Amino acid sequence: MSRSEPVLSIGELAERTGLAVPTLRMWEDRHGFPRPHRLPSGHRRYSARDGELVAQVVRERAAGLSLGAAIARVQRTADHQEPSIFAGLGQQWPALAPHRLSKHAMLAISRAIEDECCARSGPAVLIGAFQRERFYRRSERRWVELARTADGALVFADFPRRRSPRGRPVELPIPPSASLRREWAVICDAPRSAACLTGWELPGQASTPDARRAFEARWTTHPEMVRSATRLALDLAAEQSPQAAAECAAVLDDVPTHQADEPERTVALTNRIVAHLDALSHRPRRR
Amino acid sequence: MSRSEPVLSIGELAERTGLAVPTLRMWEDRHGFPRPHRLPSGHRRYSARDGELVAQVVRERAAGLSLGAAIARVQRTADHQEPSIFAGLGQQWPALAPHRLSKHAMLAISRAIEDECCARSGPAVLIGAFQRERFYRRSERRWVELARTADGALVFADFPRRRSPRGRPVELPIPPSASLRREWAVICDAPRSAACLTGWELPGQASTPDARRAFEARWTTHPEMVRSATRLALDLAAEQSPQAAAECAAVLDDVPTHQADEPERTVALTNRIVAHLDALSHRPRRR
DNA sequence: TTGCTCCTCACGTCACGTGAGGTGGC
DNA sequence: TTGCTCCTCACGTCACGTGAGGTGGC
Repeated sequence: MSRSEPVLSIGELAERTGLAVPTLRMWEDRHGFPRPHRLPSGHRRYSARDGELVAQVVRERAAGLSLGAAIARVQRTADHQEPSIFAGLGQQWPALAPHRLSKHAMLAISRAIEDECCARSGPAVLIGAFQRERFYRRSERRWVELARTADGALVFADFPRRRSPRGRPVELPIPPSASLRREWAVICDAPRSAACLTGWELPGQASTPDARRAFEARWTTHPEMVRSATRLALDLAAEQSPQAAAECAAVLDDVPTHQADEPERTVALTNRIVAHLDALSHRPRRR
Repeated sequence: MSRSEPVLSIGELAERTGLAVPTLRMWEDRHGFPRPHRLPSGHRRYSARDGELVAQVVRERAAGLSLGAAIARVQRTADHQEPSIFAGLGQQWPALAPHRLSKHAMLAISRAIEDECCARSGPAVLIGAFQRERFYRRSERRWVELARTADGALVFADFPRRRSPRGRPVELPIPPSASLRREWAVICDAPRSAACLTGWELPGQASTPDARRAFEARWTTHPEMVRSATRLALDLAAEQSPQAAAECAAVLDDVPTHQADEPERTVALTNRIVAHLDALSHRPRRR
């Protein structure tokens, strides 16, 4: 997990987390968290990661934990947080259970999220993780289309080098040892179109035919959960391209997450998923 | 999960849970929990299960939950608690992770717990779950020996009928549909000798040779966790024999759980396990 | 200069537990 | 009769947040 630069003032952190400025000072006084860098003048400066951890504490408190217990728990899990969107999402939202999905189901949900993202309006950040470059190349036309209207688009895969083609998704190589290399992710963080799917292939399927490979996955349309996935992905992106990650992070300030998730939106997404599954079952294709 | 009879006065419940009497009244006033039966005079009467749930709330509070959140969580999980020692233990103690163990390891740990139990002094409750009667018959001599010095000894298996042979473990049949039928359990609840092992066979091993069957198991020497296992088992026992369960429950009042778990005790148990594993690897035997 | 941030001191509210005080049933 | 239980009312403590009030840096 990257340690992002301390750039946020206490007022900016307060706005991002929904807390009052004196409350953040009080947490620091009484619990030593969050502990910001200090300018020579004494002014506090927080990192984006501090913001994620504070948001995590807010969630734990909403679940009924005392402030001290919430901070202790978040700091404990943050210490050994895996550099994985799938795993990190599970740590931050225990209620978001993993499901076993076929490759067909993964494809159908991915396409459905992309469709919804196309149909959206307003600011958007779009992130994909493709394991292999060739998987991305097969979907590239779609993604270029999506990136045209998004304010930030990033794609992870085993690219040979980093590229930032104008008007197209930024291509970020994944180090060979990174666990992100095993992950499949599609994240659309946009107002009223938020959705994400993350998962990884279950191990021990070397001899399984491609079409029947099984994945363990989490997916959701809950705006706050999607935001967590986005932040986790941007943390990973910052290791390759701090600038691209920062640009996307700036967009997020304009995408609210506090609105309630709308059931009819999930129904619409489900309908798209069903349609894609139906199509796939008639003419199977490889990702 | 059985609904045991409401027999405890508020003073008895307070002693069992370590709470003050006015605190229990306060919980009921402000949160509607625990809600006891009432005698015509108005006096409260609680069930043993109420005691378990209150103890569970105490644990959640120790983990940092507010009283209201702790009660809500315990009531939610209690509603769909599985009639299984293994599963119930996992619900009540999330930190007690399951491990995948070979049948050899299960046997070695079981034998080690039985050894420790033999070496103990003071009051003891002893419980076994054997899946098949023939597994129990193979160990019966050991268990009769153990039961001689224990104050309560119960054994679950697919017995044709319930028996209470004098000076021997009470034999409790498991209904064919019960999930307990798949479980393996050895519980020794005694001062300074507390230990338990519970597990079940992983499904889909019909074609696996007996010696290589794999189990998913939890085991511990933590006195409070062992007590939870005992209570879960006694709840299940009460369905077959309320009297035997009540007699064992009465013994537990004399077995303290508040003492710290002693590391050297776990080391001693581990040494026994290693010795048994070593012996098993030289002359494999069936349970 | 404006708005932000620094700090300290203090208060307000709420959750939670306990204690007093008088009563009737086990 | 003794100890337990009933109930109500009230208080005490602690966790947590907020507000005032005066200051200096962005």
